[in-house]
Amino acid sequence: MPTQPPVALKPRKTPSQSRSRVTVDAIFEATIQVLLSQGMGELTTTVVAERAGVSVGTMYQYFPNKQALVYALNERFLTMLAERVEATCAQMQGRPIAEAAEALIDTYWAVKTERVELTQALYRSVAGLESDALLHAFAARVDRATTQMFRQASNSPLPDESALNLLLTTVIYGAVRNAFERGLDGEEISALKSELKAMCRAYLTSVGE
Amino acid sequence: MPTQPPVALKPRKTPSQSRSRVTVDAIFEATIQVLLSQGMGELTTTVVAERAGVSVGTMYQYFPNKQALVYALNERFLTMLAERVEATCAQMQGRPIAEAAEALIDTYWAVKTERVELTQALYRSVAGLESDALLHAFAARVDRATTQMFRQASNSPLPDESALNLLLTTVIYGAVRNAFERGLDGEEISALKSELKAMCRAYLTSVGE
Amino acid sequence: MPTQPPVALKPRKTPSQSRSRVTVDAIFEATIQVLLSQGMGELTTTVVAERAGVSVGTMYQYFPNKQALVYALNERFLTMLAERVEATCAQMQGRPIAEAAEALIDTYWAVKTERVELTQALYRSVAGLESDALLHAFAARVDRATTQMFRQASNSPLPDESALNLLLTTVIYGAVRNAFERGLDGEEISALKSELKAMCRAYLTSVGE
Amino acid sequence: MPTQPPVALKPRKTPSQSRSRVTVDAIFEATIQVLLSQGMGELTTTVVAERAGVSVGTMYQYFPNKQALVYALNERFLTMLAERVEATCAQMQGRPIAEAAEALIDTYWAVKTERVELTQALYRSVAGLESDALLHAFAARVDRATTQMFRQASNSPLPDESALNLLLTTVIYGAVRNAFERGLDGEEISALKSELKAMCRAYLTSVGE
DNA sequence: CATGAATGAGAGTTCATTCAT
DNA sequence: GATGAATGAACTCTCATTCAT
Repeated sequence: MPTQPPVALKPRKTPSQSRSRVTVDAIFEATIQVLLSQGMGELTTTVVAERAGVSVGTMYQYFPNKQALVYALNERFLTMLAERVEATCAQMQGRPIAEAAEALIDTYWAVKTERVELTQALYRSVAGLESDALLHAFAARVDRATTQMFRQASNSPLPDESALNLLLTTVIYGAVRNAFERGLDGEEISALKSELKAMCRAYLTSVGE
Repeated sequence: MPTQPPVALKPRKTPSQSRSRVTVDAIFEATIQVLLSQGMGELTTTVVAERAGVSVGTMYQYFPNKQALVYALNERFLTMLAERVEATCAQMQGRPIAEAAEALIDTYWAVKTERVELTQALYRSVAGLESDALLHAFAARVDRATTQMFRQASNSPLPDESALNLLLTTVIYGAVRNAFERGLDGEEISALKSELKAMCRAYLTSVGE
Repeated sequence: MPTQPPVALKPRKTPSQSRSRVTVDAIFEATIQVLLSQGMGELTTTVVAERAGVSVGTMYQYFPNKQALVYALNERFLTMLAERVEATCAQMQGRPIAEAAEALIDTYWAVKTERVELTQALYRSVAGLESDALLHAFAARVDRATTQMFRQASNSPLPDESALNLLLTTVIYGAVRNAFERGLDGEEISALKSELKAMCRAYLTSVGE
Repeated sequence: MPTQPPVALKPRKTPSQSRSRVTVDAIFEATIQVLLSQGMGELTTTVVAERAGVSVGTMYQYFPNKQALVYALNERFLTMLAERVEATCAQMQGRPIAEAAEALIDTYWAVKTERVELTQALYRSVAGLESDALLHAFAARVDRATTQMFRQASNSPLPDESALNLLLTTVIYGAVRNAFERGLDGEEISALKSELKAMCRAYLTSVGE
């Protein structure tokens, strides 16, 4: 159970009714738009509400404050990301470990590629938040999935799978993020991706014998 | 030539006189303290000036606006980091490439370790800024140094050194950053560091033969 | 004829049907609860409606606006108070004037004692209202009763009964209110009560000879 | 030492410099004007600042929030009132007790008469505040002065002076307040004043023998 | 040059009231 | 009639920036 953030950061009510769902989605979408076109500095409640076609009051019906909105948006994104990672892990169950690692790289890379600016913007938006709890919870969830994938790989590796998992995920997440933060062109970036895979393979081969 | 940021972000004058130097340093130090103890949200000009023992007016003598202060602080840090990387590169000139990579890891790791919270705080402070220019300039400078180091290594590698440099730096910077963002304990983190080195070594071996 | 308050302050309809009666009572009760536990600042329509177990819309069926609700609550309380004073006056008809005064003190004191916090809260709630009309109407009604009581006392007093009534009521209402506004303990307060009676008696004796 | 109110209610800095003094006075005066002409409901920070000829920001330089402003205004008034009562008490030192009581009535009556609407407005303004501490501190201060005056009267009274003080002050403060809350004309009100004095005299005579 | 009181645009947030369902 | 989501005007408060002293 992650520690509660100091101010309320979760939606006031679960958006279950279809009416609410639409409204909440519109607010999320508006937030993303503003985040992309203007940045965190220009993300004001008024602007978001306007963009979403609702009143500020309505926004506050669903989010107790501005922070909570940004927090929820990040949560939504991280949940999606976690689900995709989990799907990959399920699919790669029992396959050779190098292939598993490569699949993990592909998944992360794909998410980044799909919405480069958005992931960038979200990284920035979360910087001003009390978001450690959220990020740690996400990390824990994803780690659980990948650790299990690596443990149950066909060519079971070293005794300490959790250390292996830590290394691979740290390298993969870090490298992918860093790769996209540089403004590389298509060719460079795809070359980089293959080499990253090669590096993981090389390492796994070296420890696997 | 990096695009100019929309508002002036550089100090109005080079702090050459010793009086100014002291003042500017006090302001930087105060900014760091506030950033560490309160976070970016509480970083107000009044608070910084107070902490630095100067008046707001004086602060504006040296920094045209608040952004410029944060920008300059980051610039100062990145310059220091670049210098240390350059020093490492100079020192590793002509050594085997794997050793060079390890030295790069050690340098980055050392900087992070010395001031974990500060680097974290600076990452956050820069998130709200038009700082792409700064970061790209820094990346270019550091890349120049490392590329040269790798090119002139005793066991000169592949034809495309710049691709090799890209891979190694992306992996190293990304992984180091990611490693410190998780709240790992001393043992985990030092194990991680050796494995990261091992991974680089394994890769270089695999492509070097 | 008291001046009309600027916005409608009376319930839209007399709550004659038993259904309505129950609803209105629930709303009143909820208002009192909120007033006591949270104070006037937290008395919002949403909170009251929730506490009363009805929707805001329903509340607006019975009270055209928030002011009207508070106004009506005060009116209800003042009516009750007036009725008790009138009962006392009827009962004291023809008795010696000093006894009448003492009975008046007892009645006021009793009402205050029964619901100290409520009377206090009501005083506060009425402070932000255009309530002069209400309070004057109440004063006039009560004055009518007491004046008559004093006039028809067995030992009829001075020629100017209305001046006598003014003095006695002013002193009694003022003193009782002031007494309860200080946070006195049981002993002090009951001693104060007897002395207040003694004072009235002394005065009446002095003018009655 | 009175309990601290939950939110800061005292001015941020003592207005000692003459520049500040002027500003603070302008703000107080503006607050009074708004209170008198519009009432507590219309007392907004913007309106007060405008009326005072300063910016909102300046207001917040001297008062941490709106409550604090109203609180300080009441404090200022009560301090003045306390000083006048203390002056009266000093002057009446050693005089017969009935005269002392009459002087107390005169003092209170004078203050009320001088600024009827203001005292009314202040009563209302304080109703929405966490002002118990302030009022109790004021009551204690004034009680100290009057108790001493009664104790050292030439015709020293009953053994329990503090009970006597309680009765007299409760009756006087309560009655005076109540008298002015009714909208009496000049004749009625001066007649009432003499009778109030007469009543105190009668009581003191009755217990003094 | 240094100071820091003054500024005021603009941010986040609340809540009485309405009206489509 | 009852509901409660939606509204948006209005409020309090902040803080980067200026400029008279």
